[in-house]
Amino acid sequence: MKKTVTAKDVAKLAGVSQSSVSRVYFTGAAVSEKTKKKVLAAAAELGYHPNEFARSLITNRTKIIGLVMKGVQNPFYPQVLSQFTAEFKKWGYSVLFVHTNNEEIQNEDVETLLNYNVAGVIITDATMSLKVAKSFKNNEIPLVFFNRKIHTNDFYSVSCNNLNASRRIAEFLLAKGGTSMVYLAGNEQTSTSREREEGFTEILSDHNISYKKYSSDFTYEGGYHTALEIVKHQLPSAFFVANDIMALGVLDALRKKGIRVPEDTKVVGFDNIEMSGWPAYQLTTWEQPINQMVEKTVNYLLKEMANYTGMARTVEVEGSLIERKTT
Amino acid sequence: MKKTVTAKDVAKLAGVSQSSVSRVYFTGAAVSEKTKKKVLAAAAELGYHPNEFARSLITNRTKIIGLVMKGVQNPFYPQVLSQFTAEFKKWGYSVLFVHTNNEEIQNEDVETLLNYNVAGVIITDATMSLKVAKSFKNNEIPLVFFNRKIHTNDFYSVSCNNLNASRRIAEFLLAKGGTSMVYLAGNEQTSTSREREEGFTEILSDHNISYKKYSSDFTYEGGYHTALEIVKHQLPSAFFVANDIMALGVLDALRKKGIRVPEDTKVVGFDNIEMSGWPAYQLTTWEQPINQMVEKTVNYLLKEMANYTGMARTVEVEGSLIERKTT
DNA sequence: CTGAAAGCGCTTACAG
DNA sequence: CTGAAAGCGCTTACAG
Repeated sequence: MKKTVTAKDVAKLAGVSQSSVSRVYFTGAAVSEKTKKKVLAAAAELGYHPNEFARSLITNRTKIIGLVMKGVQNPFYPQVLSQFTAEFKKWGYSVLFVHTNNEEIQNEDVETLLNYNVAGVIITDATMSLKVAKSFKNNEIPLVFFNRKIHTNDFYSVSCNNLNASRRIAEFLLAKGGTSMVYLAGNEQTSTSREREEGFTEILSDHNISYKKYSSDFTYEGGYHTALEIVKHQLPSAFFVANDIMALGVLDALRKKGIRVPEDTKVVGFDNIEMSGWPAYQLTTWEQPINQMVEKTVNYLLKEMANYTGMARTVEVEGSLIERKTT
Repeated sequence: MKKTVTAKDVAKLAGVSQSSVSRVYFTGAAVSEKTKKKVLAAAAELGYHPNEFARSLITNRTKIIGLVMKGVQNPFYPQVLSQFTAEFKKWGYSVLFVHTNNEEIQNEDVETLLNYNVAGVIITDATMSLKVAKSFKNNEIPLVFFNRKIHTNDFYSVSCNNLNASRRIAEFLLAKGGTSMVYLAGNEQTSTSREREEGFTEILSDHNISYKKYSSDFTYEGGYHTALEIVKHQLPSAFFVANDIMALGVLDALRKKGIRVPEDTKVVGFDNIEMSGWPAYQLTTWEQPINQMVEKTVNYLLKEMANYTGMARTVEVEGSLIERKTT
């Protein structure tokens, strides 16, 4: 039998009421210094910790944020995870990590989030059906789509201004004198991949530059093998690759084929993950300002958790081009 | 006001008692098919989810595993995280992600774990003072040090057999005909780095091969800059680098200096992270069998959570050498 | 198999 | 500022 030390035990030892013990641990409650001292001494002696579950049960709110993530292989996401965790820690919130293997978040994961009555939810690179998203709305649990946009205007989303970023990438590549280009898509179901394509091809069309689209899956392997396929047929003057990890695969494929970058062709990625700056790659890319994106997400969630309104908005941050050696 | 749907609401609609509703959601309880049907229909209509907090309060056990992690930059750890999450999900456990920036787990994080009354704790690349570790013992919360050993025999730890692995790496390098070697340490406070050094240098000493030790910090940057420093003075016939991510830095530093691998010198890493197999690196390394390590950890935790004994053991798994192009 | 009731460890009006 | 008491949403003996 596990003997848990409760507020009652502490109260007994300290010679005060259980309510007073509770007040010591509840920020904002009124307790005298004297009582506080007695209670803390007794608590230290017994090794008391307020039970977060009992607390949550009575306040009907938790200090848990559900963070849903899929692509742990892409260094972008672990970084997002650690930044969220660090930021929420400042506010006393903990992160429940939900990992989906599937593209779409599974029912059992949704159950978990609902059962734990999480204070808020962040969806990163997974998708969520509108029906499921609505069930969070019904429970007044604020939800943010991070780095993904959603079709309807019913939810809050934070992402990079992909449209503008990819337009500027197209202009940048155009200025370098390209004549034929390739857009290498990630998972085409994602808004991320689609928007980056849209902005890029829009500018190219304006300038009558031919381009071809290939599809892959946002992974290194995908980038590598697709690039190998592509160069069998043609060598475009530049590749715009939907994210960095794929772009690294493209670079390695080109290197294997003896194709020099940036002399023979050019490559631009998206994300600015740490590895893109490594000497072996030196990838030109678009930096997503994770800090800002995290901050906007946390601020929204904090506000909604304090006072739920269900407010929806599509927030976009700009970011900037990081020019390195592949262009 | 948030209106939570409770078992009572469901009971009313279904025309049964609240206890019956409870029984439907508690696996193992006896309920008739008829009652179950009525309850599930009512629950679906109302959108009911059993409150995990109330449940935990009464059973005095949670389904939350605290996972403490520091080095999210090293791809080894995100992989560990996702494997643990996937494995525990099978058993109905969720993962509370605790990220420390500091080497040692901070007090507030310990508080969090204790407050949430987690069912078990996994410490990966962070350290934990014995005093703190004991407080988990006092609360009968099973604890595993993952990929780290602890000085005393009071705790369960799961790691690779670093001693044997590094001995075999030394022998392997010796067979390649090296005459002077370098061991590039990670954080020297870690058992991981120290053991890898010990096994490696033991064999070298036996064969009267000179070696030199340099210290770094288990990061890519650390490996890169330290290697640059090293080759200013000498070019050893081989580097044994305490983990892969540092070894990748070493390879990039050598490449920058025009030093050919494996012709001019050789490099061996440790972990076998995904990137080590990428064409740009093709690093020879020691594969840590994450699957086995995770499995042993989960099995132990599951057993202890069912029936706490406080059993301590140091478990080691073997792994194997992956020979690629850097040797 | 089912219901009424006690109780998990807290917070929070309510009096004083 | 403090204590006695109600109650959060469940599980679980206890009867029937």
